[in-house]
Amino acid sequence: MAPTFSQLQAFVTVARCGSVKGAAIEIKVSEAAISQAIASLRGEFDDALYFREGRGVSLTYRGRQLVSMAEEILGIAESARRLGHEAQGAERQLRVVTTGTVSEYVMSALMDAFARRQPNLEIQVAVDDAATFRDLLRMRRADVCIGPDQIRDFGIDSSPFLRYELVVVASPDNPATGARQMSELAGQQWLLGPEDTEPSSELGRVLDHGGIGLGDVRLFPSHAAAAAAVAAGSGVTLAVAHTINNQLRTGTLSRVSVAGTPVKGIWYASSLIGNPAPAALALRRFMSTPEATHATLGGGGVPPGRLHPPVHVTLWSSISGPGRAKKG
Amino acid sequence: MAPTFSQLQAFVTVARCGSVKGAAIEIKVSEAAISQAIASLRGEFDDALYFREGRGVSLTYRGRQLVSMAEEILGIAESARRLGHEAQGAERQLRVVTTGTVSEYVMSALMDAFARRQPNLEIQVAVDDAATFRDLLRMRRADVCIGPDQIRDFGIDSSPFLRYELVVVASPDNPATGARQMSELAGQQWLLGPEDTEPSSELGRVLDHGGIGLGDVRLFPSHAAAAAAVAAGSGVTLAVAHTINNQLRTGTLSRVSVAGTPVKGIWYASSLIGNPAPAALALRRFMSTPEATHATLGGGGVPPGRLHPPVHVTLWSSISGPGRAKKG
DNA sequence: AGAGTTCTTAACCGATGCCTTAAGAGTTAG
DNA sequence: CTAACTCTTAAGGCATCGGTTAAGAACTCT
Repeated sequence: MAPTFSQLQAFVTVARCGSVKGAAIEIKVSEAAISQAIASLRGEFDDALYFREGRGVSLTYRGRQLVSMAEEILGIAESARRLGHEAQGAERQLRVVTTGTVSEYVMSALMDAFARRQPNLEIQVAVDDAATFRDLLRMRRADVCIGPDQIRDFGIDSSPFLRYELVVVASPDNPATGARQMSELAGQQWLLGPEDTEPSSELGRVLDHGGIGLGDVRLFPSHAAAAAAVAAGSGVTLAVAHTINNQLRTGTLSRVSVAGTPVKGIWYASSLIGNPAPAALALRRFMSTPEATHATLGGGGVPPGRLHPPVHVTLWSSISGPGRAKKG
Repeated sequence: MAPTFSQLQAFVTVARCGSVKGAAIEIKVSEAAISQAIASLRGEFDDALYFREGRGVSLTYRGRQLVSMAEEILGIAESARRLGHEAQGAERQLRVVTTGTVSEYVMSALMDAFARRQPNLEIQVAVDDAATFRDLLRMRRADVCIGPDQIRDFGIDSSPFLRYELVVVASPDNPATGARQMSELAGQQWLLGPEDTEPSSELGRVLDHGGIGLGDVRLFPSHAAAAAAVAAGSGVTLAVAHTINNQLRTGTLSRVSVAGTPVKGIWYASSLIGNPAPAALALRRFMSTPEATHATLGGGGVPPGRLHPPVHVTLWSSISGPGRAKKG
């Protein structure tokens, strides 16, 4: 009655290979074994999971729904298994989760500098809501989290990594530049990064506090894009100060000296105390060096090759729906 | 060898009830059955999951790790099972895959405009290499792909969506602004977006063709960030022309009129002909309207709420390692 | 210490998972 | 049309899961 891990494995392999035969070869069993495994899965859902097409098979809608869930299940199961035989693999793995803002501004430089010192490390970076960091660490789904909150919790060590300041900026042409109170920005449109309306994000909490309604907000795919749009003349944005020094210097953007700004914040790095991954300790140590700070504030890009910036998705990310579609 | 769903179920029930007996009563089996199930789980992790304490048992640290993973697995499995009995789903789903460049420049505006017309649609956007689009469509893992290549393949319909031009830009201060040949840019550093060194990406193929070595390239988390860094004075970049009109107009950036530029390209939308998702047809139709083009070229951000820009990951994305880590 | 409770282990059994080989059915390609 | 390829079904075997009962070990409480 209950599906089986090996059935799910067979199915995701078929999905990935696009053929039963390919999956059979990869798993090193007969094609019949694969076919049967999926037949019994199909019984569960009393609906076809795929159909023959060309030289292989194609997934049905139902099949695609199932495959992404199956992949998630197998992924968790795999990390659970790794948990057990911690000796192997764990040493060379490092999973870092950050907020979107940290990811955009500091992660590529930081991880490039770190990876240069730890050549054999398999580093993975993901973005999630800061509110989930505590659980991600507890559940061992992340080794290190970097975000705007100090996690005060037994068993978790959370220490300051980098100070940042948020400033309101506008185009020099924008009359709003003269504003001295938030209330004077009432008519302005706020141009923001993707997650800046989340109340747990760095900018989100400031906007909440300042009472910015969501009606006059527009989101851009990155903070850099939002800043560019502001520079083009419309609206205002909240920016991490050190990332826009050049624009301020060249007069592309102007700071709006609103009361209460700059808003100071600190990014904290957090990891488990109990038995942390060795690589987590190494990263935490590295992050406390001036070298790390320097690399991070440098603001430049990183050389290609060993580093793929972490903005690209492995799996589906939900962008619509009634609320925020949570995984699981 | 492999753990089993019912073993996991037994374990989380024990964890919840705090006793083997309680779990046995709840699941309606003998205590021995529970005990054995957990014994074989324990074999997996060769470590104790709980210990006797008082009238029942208490989880060890390892046990707590496992129980949260197990709960997550069972939760997903449960919703997968429900999926099977619900007729809904297929009709309301749309999965779009694009290149990173398309994602950054056109997707949020396009999908926002589209979602506004299709309120009940669950839209998902992901980024992948254009080379995989054909397979993603064939495998039904994507409903629509948008990228720089027309997919000429039986069963796939691929039509032009939007023309774009790539231009070389530099800071007005940069002497390279006067260059008229690629060779004159030899000493310049190229500041690029994350995936622009991939040979299958829009910019990657241009750079390959122009013979730009990878030695003088630096990557940024987004094209907008790279353009901002170029505006700050260092290096040159390739940009999609219409996205930097403002910077050109205000003199933040200058076009470098290198021979062979602007490089013209077309983004194509592709989907299956056979039995496409209904939503895929709707999107393709929408994309052929002037409205879609207008929304896309508008260049503004999108209102918050129904659209979360697709840059954030649900799961791990690999950023390091020998090559590009593909999902397993 | 002893009675009562609770967890574990052992021995056993039926059902099912998972693999094989072999044959058949459905597609593709020449 | 034929040959090659691929997926499915059938039949059979071994291993393991998931359950039982029964006995024993570990702990609590009086």
